[in-house]
Amino acid sequence: MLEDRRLAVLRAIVEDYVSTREPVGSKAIVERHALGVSSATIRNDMAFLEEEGYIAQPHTSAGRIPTDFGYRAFVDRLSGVKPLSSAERRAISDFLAGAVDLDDVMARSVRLLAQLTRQVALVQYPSLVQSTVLHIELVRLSESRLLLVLIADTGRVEQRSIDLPAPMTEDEVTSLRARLVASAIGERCSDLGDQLTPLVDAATPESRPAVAAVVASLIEATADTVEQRIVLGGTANLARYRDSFSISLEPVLEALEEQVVLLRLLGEVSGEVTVRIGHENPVEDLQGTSLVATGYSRGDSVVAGVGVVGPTHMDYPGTMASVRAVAQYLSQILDEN
Amino acid sequence: MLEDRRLAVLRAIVEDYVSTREPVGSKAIVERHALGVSSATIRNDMAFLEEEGYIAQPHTSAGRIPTDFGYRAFVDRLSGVKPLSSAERRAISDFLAGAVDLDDVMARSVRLLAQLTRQVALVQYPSLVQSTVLHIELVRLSESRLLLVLIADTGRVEQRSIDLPAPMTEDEVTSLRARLVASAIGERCSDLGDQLTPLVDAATPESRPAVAAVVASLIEATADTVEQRIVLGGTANLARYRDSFSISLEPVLEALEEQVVLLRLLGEVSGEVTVRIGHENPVEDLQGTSLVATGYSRGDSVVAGVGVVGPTHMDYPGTMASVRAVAQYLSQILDEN
DNA sequence: ATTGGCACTCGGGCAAGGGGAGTGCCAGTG
DNA sequence: CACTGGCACTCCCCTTGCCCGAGTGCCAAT
Repeated sequence: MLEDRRLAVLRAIVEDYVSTREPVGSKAIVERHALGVSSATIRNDMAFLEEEGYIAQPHTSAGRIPTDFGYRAFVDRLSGVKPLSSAERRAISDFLAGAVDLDDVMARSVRLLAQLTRQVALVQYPSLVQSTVLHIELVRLSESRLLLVLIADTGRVEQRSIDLPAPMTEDEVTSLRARLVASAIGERCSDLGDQLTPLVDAATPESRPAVAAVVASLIEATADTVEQRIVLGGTANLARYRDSFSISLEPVLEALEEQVVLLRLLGEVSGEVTVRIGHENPVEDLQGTSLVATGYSRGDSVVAGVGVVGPTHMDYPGTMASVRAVAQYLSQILDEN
Repeated sequence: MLEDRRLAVLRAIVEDYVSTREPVGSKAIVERHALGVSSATIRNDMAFLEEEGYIAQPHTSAGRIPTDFGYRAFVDRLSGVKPLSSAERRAISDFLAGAVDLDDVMARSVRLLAQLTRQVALVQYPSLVQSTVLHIELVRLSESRLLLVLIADTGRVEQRSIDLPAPMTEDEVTSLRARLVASAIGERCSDLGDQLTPLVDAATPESRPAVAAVVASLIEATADTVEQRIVLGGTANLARYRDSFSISLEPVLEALEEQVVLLRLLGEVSGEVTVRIGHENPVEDLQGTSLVATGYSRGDSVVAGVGVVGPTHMDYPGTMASVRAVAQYLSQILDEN
């Protein structure tokens, strides 16, 4: 009974603080939540919660606000994932249904997620490493320049232009294309290196440098350092939380513009919804924010991440629900192709 | 002499206000600029300039700040385009040289421009309408699904997946591809409609629906309503100007997230550097900001725009120089391909 | 264990006051 | 006639002081 009530107090503080953004006092809790005890009792519980590090006081005569640790307890022990309304579900599927290509799917998703959560949304393109090759095309731009186009089963299209060490004729290009297609189609992009090196070895001495250049370019395009792409949207929502971030939002915006940083954020997603609260965050400039992220998949393997960055005092259950729903729809769309 | 000095005073006010962001008083002008007259004379000139609408007083006992009209006069009559240092020029070419494909060029440009100007940068993808077709590829995803890939000479690659009305065999796809390639390569994307309708008419009755679907998709992909893409970067720089915008920066950020808005901004660029100051701006939410934009070209035709959005009290000469320089390098890169 | 009561603390809002920056005007000067 | 120095005036803004109230911690009582 005792432990239960203290948790209930913590929940009340988190919920009230999230909705009002003002420190929560003992009296306010008694008024807004039917706990059946007096404010004095709440005060005792609050003193305990503060001692344990769940909540803190901005200054002596103010109410309490949750600490990162308090939010963590809330997320782990007090909140489920709020189910979405059917209207929301329909909005999601309607919104994503009209997409014409992968770029469009990504752009729409990020926009949708930003709208649903009113926060900054991140969506990662399906990882090439997790994709298989659907098609490879070589286009001859000039005597000694080729355009290489790689199409993956996840819908990603990568292109590279290649300066050849020596001119190639149209026939040579056609022949090389056929060999590439034969060796690569259906293979995992991450296996391309192994699959294609035999081609270089088998090439005639004259054509070998050119083949090597093309294969190198192909491998470079699928190298996991380069191939990651993340789109973000809804940065305008940050401005609404201007004073929520301890300092200013400039470093936050800056961090969010760094692809590398975003990759670190979404790097280790799984099928579950992950929450990183405040200082739990690996990126220093984002330690005043929380991240809610999960992965979406094609077939059985997680191919990329999707998530949301917002103030630590966000509506975790609602945000988690939106993120999960968008990820599910993304998986569905990917599987349809 | 008289008119000259008044212009000099205006210039002094603009320059000082841009660098200090504080209202400029008559005394400050005498101290910082060698105009050879006393502060009383400056005051008379300022009264005149205020009457004519070039400058304004935030409140009675403050210095003056330039109005939009004043900035306009400054840009038109008082400032050239500041030449870039050779270090800056080298930085630009180094930065853009490493790009591996068009996406990369766009991403690097926007980042570069944001860094150079410390403002929000916009870069538009080369317009398909202004491009010619370099290659068309059809990939058979399944019996009744095709992936259409269009490669333009500007480096743009567009993709669409197509649900066929009836299954097609691999041979049929190959044949259709050949016909498309024959009719479309080298043509302007904007002419694709005219070029390809004969193909539909010439098709056998059985294959006609499929051919029509493919052609329609191709035309849709090059329709100028859809085909425009703009990337933006450096939004973090907005936060630095937080209090520069009359109200808050939320509406500004929101406006910048709207592709449609950005298109209106960059819609009518030419080879010249264009400046829109404050209320001259067509977009209401951006009337507290200025836009500095220009076009870049492939060959002789302007294919897209590039620009910068910032506070009205920006360093116009410097910004104009950076925008122009980036546009020049973009043109150069495009011509090399 | 819970409660009502009470003294205490401290932040924020409001008013008053002074300093200072900047102006407009005017009479005086080369 | 254009320019200058001087002067009175205005008004922003910073500082100071004050009060109010919300919220707390503690304690004695149940």
